[in-house]
Amino acid sequence: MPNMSSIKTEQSVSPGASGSYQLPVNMSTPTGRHNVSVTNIKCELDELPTPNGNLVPVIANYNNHNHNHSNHNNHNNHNNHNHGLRIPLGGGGDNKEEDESDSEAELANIENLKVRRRAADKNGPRPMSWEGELSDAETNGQEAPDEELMETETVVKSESSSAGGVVSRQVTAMLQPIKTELEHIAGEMQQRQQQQQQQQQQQQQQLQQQLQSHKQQSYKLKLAPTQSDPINLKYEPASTSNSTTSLCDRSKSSSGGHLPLLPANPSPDSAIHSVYTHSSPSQSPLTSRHAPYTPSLSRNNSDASHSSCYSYSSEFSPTHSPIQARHAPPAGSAMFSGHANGGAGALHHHSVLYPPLNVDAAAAAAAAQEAQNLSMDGNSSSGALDASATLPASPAGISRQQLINSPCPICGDKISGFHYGIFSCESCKGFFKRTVQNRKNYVCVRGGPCQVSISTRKKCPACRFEKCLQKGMKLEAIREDRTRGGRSTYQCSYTLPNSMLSPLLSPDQAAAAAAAAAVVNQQQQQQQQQRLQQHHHQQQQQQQQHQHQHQQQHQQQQPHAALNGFGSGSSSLPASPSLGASIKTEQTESLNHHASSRASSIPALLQEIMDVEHLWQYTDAELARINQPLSSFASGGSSSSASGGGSSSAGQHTANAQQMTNPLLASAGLSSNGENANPDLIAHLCNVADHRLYKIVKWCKSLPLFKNISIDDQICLLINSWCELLLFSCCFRSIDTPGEIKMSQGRKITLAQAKTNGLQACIERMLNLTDHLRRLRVDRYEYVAMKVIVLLQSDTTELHEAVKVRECQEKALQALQAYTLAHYPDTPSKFGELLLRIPDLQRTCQLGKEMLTIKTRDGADFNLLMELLRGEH
DNA sequence: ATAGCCTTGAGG
DNA sequence: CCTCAAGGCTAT
Repeated sequence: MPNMSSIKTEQSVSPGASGSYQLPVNMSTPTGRHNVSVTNIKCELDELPTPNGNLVPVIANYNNHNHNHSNHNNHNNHNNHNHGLRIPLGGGGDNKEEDESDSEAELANIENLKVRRRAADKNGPRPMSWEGELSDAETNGQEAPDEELMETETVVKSESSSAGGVVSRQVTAMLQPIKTELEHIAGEMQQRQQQQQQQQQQQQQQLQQQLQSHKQQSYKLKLAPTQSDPINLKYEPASTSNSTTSLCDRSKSSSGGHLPLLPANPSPDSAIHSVYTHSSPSQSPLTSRHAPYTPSLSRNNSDASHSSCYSYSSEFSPTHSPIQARHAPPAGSAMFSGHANGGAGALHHHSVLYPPLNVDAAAAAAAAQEAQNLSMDGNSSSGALDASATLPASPAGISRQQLINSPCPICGDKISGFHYGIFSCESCKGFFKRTVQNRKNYVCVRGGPCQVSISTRKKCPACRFEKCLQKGMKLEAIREDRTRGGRSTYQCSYTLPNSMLSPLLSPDQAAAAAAAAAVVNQQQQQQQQQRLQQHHHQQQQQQQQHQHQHQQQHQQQQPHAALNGFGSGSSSLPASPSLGASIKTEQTESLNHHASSRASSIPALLQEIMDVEHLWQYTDAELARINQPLSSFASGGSSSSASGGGSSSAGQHTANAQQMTNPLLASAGLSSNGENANPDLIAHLCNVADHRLYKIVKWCKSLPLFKNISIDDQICLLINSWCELLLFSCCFRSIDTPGEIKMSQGRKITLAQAKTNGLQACIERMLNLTDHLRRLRVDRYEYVAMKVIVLLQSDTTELHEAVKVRECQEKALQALQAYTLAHYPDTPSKFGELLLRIPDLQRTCQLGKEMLTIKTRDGADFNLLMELLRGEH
């Protein structure tokens, strides 16, 4: 239905049905513009509303995965130690690629972690947390990396499977191996070990605490805060107040239970800062909102501002369904885009964790964002808000007051505050709200961009709305459930006036910013186009549906609420995520059915899972940050660069090569390294370790199905499956490289190489599993679904609510089945075949653990394990 | 429909 | 208790 005109109806299309929200406003139509002046009609535009070049959505996505681009906007947060994040400008990319790059970074990080761990041990207990645990394992991994993984997992698994211990015990068990390794490695440090034990205990406690309340995290580690609330940290130099988002926290506070994983959004101020910083204000929008959980999905708990994040772009947000609907993007690129942008949480920590970037870089990044955000030519808005909040790194500290005093980027009226992602006036705020809530589809009579000013803003709502979007207003900021008060979490973009920006940057910085902005803009445009297309597609579907109804109902008009998304969407959102997912799925399927678009029939639950997939991966920015510190600290700066995301391409390093390049690794002696390690480096490593674990936990917590599972059970499930998850991700990542297993980005291991490490059997199984995945042509949706299914394996007696877990797993199974049947009707057995790989996976893990354990005893190097650990998790 | 003002409520 | 962003109310 190229013809939008036909579609246009006052009854705007309701996005809700499909789960994706329709943009209320102008859609671009291939056909061309239709100049129909009707309110509630769509305004068609030839082009998608592309964000202003100036508009840079500063989003707090950490997860942006696509950071393939080297543009990083790094930012420095001096105060917090948070260091600027790079803003991944890249658009969605292949996850695989991303993963790989991430992996490298991870590797580097891991290495660093090890060192740091050692050092930490010597120096004293380090903060414990889940991440810490993992990190420990990882850390150890270096020296006995493999061993760590293996042992840990083995222990854990066996226990869990045997129902041997409580979760805490399991955790302890996991830690224990690590301890052993450490001892082995740094035999001299018994004290350290003791400390570690204590730490482990503490970690357990912390883990629990984290799960229960993120705030507690802040004290754990200096890093901790970062993790939890990377964004906040960035924004708030003080860092003390970080709201760490522990997995559970937020959920509780907010609506009851969602998973909290998302970091709190920075306050607007923060957001602004973030801009400078590069981190985007918004939290991980996806997470939060998509997240599956929240009963009141619509409501974002964190402020946009809080959400800080690194942004990438707003693309993200828009992509998502507006109204906080979680659905994601359409298949294909859309899903990836999510990853790319995405993000949420993944990066957060990094900012804190990583040392500050170059000021220039940070400035450039900020500039880029700003540039994007620039909305009004001279005015604008956004910027740094509070002086207090101002990031140290921020080139200029534009005060919030200053921003508020500037004109509304949309109409030029007085800015009343930060609304829906940008600083705008009250009228535009209200206009945007009405338009979205009432699902208005305005159509520009002129068919072109009309001027929007105080005096003319009432004349063309279509163009006004379009401008709202262009300037960065986020559809997702509108609450589906219309909940009042509280904080929202969505990715925000702040607009910064060019005028304000330019003075802050040096010519070089400005140039860099411009380049970055160009990239971002391009990406944004692409994303926006995707969004619009998606929107358009939805509208078409809706239209069809609508017509269908008409036929059946005799001209009966669609109920406003029912068909027009908003109401229906919100109403359809069930308190329970799963329920919501199912409903959405039905809707989607229904739409698809009408539209006969099988391709778009992705179960809502599956899409939600996909939406949080980015949490698994490290973004280039993250990696870069992680590495960056190392380079600075380590004598061998090359190592960092090598491992850096940018260098990922170089990948293919062998473990040995890595050691060669990475001084940290090369220096095997924990004692030596640890002893001499720079305190900062150590801290950095600790942070990395924490970060890694945090990521995993975050991912789990962000999973739609995980929400209703008790914390204890969540922990139990994590402990039971993390090895499988890691291995599986490695195998999936290796689909394109027959005969090789990509342990991490760029690092591959062949069977022959594995023999030297004594891991031949394990690698062989992994290769076998990979071959199966390749044969089955497992796609990304199936992959993520399988991970969830593996995670939710309830074959442990330690689960308190095994039934519930089982039910959740069934939902995931159903989603996977529905997906495979819909997308691969020619191979109805695919679903079953996929599930048959799980036992293989489990056996492989078991074997791997055993081998690593043996290896460790033999004193073999654990690089392989490290690689595994580094993997995308 | 608009837009100014009020209420709400999470987070600090 | 304060901030502030989101929704609600209502005169225009």
